[in-house]
Amino acid sequence: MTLDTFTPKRATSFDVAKLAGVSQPTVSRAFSPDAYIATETRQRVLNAAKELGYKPNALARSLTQQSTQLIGVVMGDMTTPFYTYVLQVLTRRLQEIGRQVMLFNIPKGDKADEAVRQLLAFQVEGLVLTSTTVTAVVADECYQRQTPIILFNRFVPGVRTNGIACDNGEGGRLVANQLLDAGHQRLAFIAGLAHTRASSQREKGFIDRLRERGVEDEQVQVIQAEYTYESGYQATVALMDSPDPPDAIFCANDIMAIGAMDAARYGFGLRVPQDVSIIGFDDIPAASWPAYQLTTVRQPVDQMVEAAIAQLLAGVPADFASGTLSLVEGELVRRQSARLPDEVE
Amino acid sequence: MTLDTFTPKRATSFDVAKLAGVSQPTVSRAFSPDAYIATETRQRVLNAAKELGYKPNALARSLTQQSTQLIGVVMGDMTTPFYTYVLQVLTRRLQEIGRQVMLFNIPKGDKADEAVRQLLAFQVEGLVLTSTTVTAVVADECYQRQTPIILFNRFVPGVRTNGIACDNGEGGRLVANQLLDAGHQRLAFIAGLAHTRASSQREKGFIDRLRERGVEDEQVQVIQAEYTYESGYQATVALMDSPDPPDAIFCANDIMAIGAMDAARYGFGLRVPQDVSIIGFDDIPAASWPAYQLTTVRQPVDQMVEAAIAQLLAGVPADFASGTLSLVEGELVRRQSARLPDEVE
DNA sequence: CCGTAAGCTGTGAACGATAAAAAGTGCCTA
DNA sequence: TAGGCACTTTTTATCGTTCACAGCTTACGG
Repeated sequence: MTLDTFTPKRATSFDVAKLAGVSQPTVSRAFSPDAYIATETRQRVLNAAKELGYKPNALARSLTQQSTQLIGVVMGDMTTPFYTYVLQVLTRRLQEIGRQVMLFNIPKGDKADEAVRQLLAFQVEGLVLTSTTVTAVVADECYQRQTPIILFNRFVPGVRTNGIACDNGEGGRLVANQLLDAGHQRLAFIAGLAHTRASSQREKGFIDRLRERGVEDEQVQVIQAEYTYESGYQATVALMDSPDPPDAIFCANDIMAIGAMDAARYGFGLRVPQDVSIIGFDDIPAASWPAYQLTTVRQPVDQMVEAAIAQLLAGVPADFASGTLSLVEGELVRRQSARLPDEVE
Repeated sequence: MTLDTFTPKRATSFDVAKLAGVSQPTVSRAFSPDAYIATETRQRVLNAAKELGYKPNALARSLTQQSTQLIGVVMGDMTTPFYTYVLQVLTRRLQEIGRQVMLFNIPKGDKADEAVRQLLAFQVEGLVLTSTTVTAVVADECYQRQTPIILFNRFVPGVRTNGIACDNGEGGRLVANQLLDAGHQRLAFIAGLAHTRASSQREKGFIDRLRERGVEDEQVQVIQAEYTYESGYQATVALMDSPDPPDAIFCANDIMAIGAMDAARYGFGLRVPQDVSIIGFDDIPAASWPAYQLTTVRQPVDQMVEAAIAQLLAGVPADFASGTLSLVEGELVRRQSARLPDEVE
């Protein structure tokens, strides 16, 4: 079939109805799988539809059905490998359950408020925010419309949003154990963005466990960075230039850990892990590259996405007062960037 | 204001109209910036709207205005750093010009047909596909609805889709010149996915220039891989295990080049670039990490995105027969992974 | 031969907005 | 005092669907 006649307007169900010699709602029925319609009629309608290149208008359908199947996703940072992977898994899973994704990307550090408002206007049926948060005002707007809003890898207590996160505190404790078991004495933590809960929880778990096991405060340095390769590199330079450089560094994420390894090796000629052990968090693809072989705490992204989707589908309870945080356990992946306990013996 | 009364249905313009004591279209006017409405009335309406938590329904608006401001984006691979960056830049730019992004992610190697159909149902006003293509049938469906469809970094001649790409052939030639100028004799090319035009154009430009400058065919090896770190690593192992291993490798993208460097260094104890030069394509963030310092052909993503958006906005000409490919020039970024001409002297 | 229950299909009213046309205001001029 | 104009608002129609309901066939039992 050729497109000989130029169609200025796209075909609607009326056009199809006329061509098939039926009423317009019958066209609608032909496209709904379990509608009361004779197979012969349906076939005739579908043929007519094909001839005209007709496709039901999902917007109009959403309007009458009062359901859009749209999910809004707002990403703060999306070039970080970890979040890239999250976006991919999340998008795929949502597609599998018949949802469409509307994506927003906002500048680093910004609140998602404006993006969320725009998405609400499109009648999204749920929101997932990664590496960003919203103000209580916008969270309340979502609540009023009964639109669930889920913070992925974040959590803000007292606001009407649910959170999904890895058990960051436990992750920090695992790392502390690993480093102490390997006999490290002078430790450092490179923190991610200052205000993020994930970073401070990792730090807290790490430090708490160190203290529990008798490490003195002066044996531990903490330095602020911002989750990027460059900031990890810089922070490590600063640590190594300090009067008492550490022999083990725990970084709040893998990208910083990789920056740290490069700084140690290429900036100071150090060997990893012989001279300094480095541990990250996330387990991004580059962590397993031979150049790095990074020991890290793996975040179970698939499980976290599953949990997020479950919360989306669960909807918002009518008496939703303040959100809850669901934790998923991480796992310490031992590669070559940190000394193992037996190597110290 | 507290949410004392539980509202089962979200407020519509009727509710706001009633509360403000005006007619329903007046509410609509209050929300359109340049409508004929008394400032006092607008204020009253906006107050009422705020009280009810009213937001105009973008779906209903799209229906009457016959314009949705939606752009569909379909990504084949989105974990590759290059495409991640493309997605980020594209998303941001579209937001800046008031468009919304509907995102689809499809399994590697699949055609985007089904995704495009679903997006068309949502009345998207344009489509951008990266690392995937569509069949001619679906391209024609888009054409019939006058929906522009743009292949980013791909091109299929004879199908009604426009393409945007880096001048891959020229990129290949730049690399050939660089390697020959540095005195390399035994060359290799690690190809990306077999059927992709980008990879074969890079290969063609590379090989053509080598021949032009008198390199014999037996001096050049070509090996197939699939754009991933692992495949680049494997391909390099194969090359180095061959009877006549190359002293310079050009990889169809950066991730493979990084895999190649790791293979050369950690698999064979070779020094880069003293023992082997390695050049990539894309210029992803990791290319500039100290561990790699990869010489590569930078794809000008910002320009490419700009070109894609220009094509989206230009719309589809009524007599669109077969698409055109717009080329953007890449740039050779010289870092440390390939010998420089003067080093050979 | 008619009532009745299936089995389909058509009619009219939503859905929530915008666009165009019609209708009030108030004020000024002839 | 009527007519006209500038503003502003209401009325009516429309976008492309789906839903509830009414209505038309046909087949079958009584």
